[in-house]
Amino acid sequence: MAVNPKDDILRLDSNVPYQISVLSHRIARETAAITERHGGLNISQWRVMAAVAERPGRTANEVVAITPMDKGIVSRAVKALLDKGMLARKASNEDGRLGHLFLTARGEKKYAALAADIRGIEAELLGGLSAEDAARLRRLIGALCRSFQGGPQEA
Amino acid sequence: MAVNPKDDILRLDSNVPYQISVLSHRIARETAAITERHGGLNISQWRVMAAVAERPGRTANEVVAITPMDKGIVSRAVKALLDKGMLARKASNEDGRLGHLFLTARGEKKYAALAADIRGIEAELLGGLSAEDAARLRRLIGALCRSFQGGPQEA
DNA sequence: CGATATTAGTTGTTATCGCAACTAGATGCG
DNA sequence: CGCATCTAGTTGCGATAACAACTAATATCG
Repeated sequence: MAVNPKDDILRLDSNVPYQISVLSHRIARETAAITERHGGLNISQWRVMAAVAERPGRTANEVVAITPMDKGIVSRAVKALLDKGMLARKASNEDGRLGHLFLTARGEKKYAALAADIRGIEAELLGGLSAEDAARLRRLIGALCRSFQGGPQEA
Repeated sequence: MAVNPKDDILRLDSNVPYQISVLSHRIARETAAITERHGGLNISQWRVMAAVAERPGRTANEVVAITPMDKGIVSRAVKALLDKGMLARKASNEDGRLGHLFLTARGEKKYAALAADIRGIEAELLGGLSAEDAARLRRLIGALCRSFQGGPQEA
């Protein structure tokens, strides 16, 4: 009773969640191609770099909190980035469990190059829209991100 | 130079492709929970059922063409659905390679139940928007799906 | 007709994801 | 202190994904 009131067949191509999945899939493929090209990184690794660049000193757990990634995935991505010399970890003085993450000089450079290309995806994605529509989309997508946390409203 | 003209740090939380990935991830988790609850289906299997329900007689290859799924994934999903008795396959008379897919009675029933819950996700997703905004979003997402095919404009 | 190229679909391999078990440091409290 | 609890992060495992190699049926063209 939401979309096709009188039709019991769900049209995939006009179902918004499905359309978002399709877009996300295409975006992920393109993102993966870019990060792969830049030194064999994968998307998880790129996200960790981006999260750390945004706020240096973030811990793995903070990265988990702000991205759609699991603890395990972040842990492995951090390890790979340490190995590649993109990231450095500094144990907290107050709490030995926390590892604050920072981009190395090498990581900074890689990040800058990567970020430019990643921005290109957004430009490409929104390229077909008018400036007004792009602004509208930004507003609406932002609203969805804030309101929809998944999980059937529990409680 | 697209989003933060004077800032070389990319803000993940205002990057539209990233936001779409985040939403997609949440949607996928909720979809998976629903399909899992309905007889242990996974998302691929649900998508195949939906594609077949939409147009009975579709071949595996047609399903591949309209969904973000690989040949291999569709092949395995079809096999699982045949095993579960949700789907029937009828070889084409004209072309022995083609297998036309149909929902069985059991599949139809499962599909109807599933489709209702899946629609619920869209309702939940758009629930926080005004009717006007929901309509705008539909239009804009539809436009993106049509215009953005991923892959750096080749040719 | 017969060789070659295409296409539909299957299967195998490898990488990634999601989850849960686990380790280790920190905290709370008798 | 001593014990239970909590939290950060790691690791192992089963499911899923992407991609490539393969099979089988068809189409093309000499």
